[in-house]
Amino acid sequence: MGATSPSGLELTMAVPGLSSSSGSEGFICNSIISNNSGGNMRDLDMNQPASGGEEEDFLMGGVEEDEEERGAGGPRRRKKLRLSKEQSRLLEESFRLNNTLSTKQKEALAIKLKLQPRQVEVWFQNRRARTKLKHTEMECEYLKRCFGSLTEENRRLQREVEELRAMRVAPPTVLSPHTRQPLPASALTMCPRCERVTAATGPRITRPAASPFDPRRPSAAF
DNA sequence: ACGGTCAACTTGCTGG
DNA sequence: CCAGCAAGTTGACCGT
Repeated sequence: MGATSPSGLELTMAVPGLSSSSGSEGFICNSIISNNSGGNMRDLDMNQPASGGEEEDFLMGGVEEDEEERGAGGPRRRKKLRLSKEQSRLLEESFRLNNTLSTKQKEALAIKLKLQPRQVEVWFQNRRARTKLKHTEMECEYLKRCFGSLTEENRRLQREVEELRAMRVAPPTVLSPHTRQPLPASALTMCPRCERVTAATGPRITRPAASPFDPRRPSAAF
């Protein structure tokens, strides 16, 4: 794992692609921070080749401390990579165009971003997961609001039922708008909104609007 | 100190 | 069998 890539990448981050599925062999240099002035990761873009001759110095230091931090045969701590603004921007851009990548696209993007294809793959996997989570949270909020308004509606209707029960009145007589004669009970229907008896020719029962997150909802509605 | 974020990892499943 | 994915987890880093 001491080999240097053209970009110096392998020395500054884990390369899971080379670690096989065992996972425990993919961790490498941990010590960039301690070798970097101030020890602040934010100051260092781990994926950009350092300008001038600085790159080699900082890479060499990393290898040494890696030995130190990795206990005797124990698990190695991985260093968290922070993608640069530009890398994030390009990843987001390609995600917007396509939220999955073919092998070719992945490799091309990796070269463009000076990352390992595995890192691009992981980024897309995590990005899809974040998108789904966000979507789920939005749906949860929507359903909560639905629940709130339906609860309120239910309370209101129950109050109305109680009021009507208290009044103990006979069902109202509804006249036909055409003949002005009383309609038979079978011709009557209940208005779902106000629960007042109307003629069957009255307003139709309307269903609540579909959730904007309902997968059955036509996509054109978006 | 602690919680949030997110890159990287493991595990299990599926399609080719 | 293998590659690719989703889901879940881990752990480094950061802001408060």
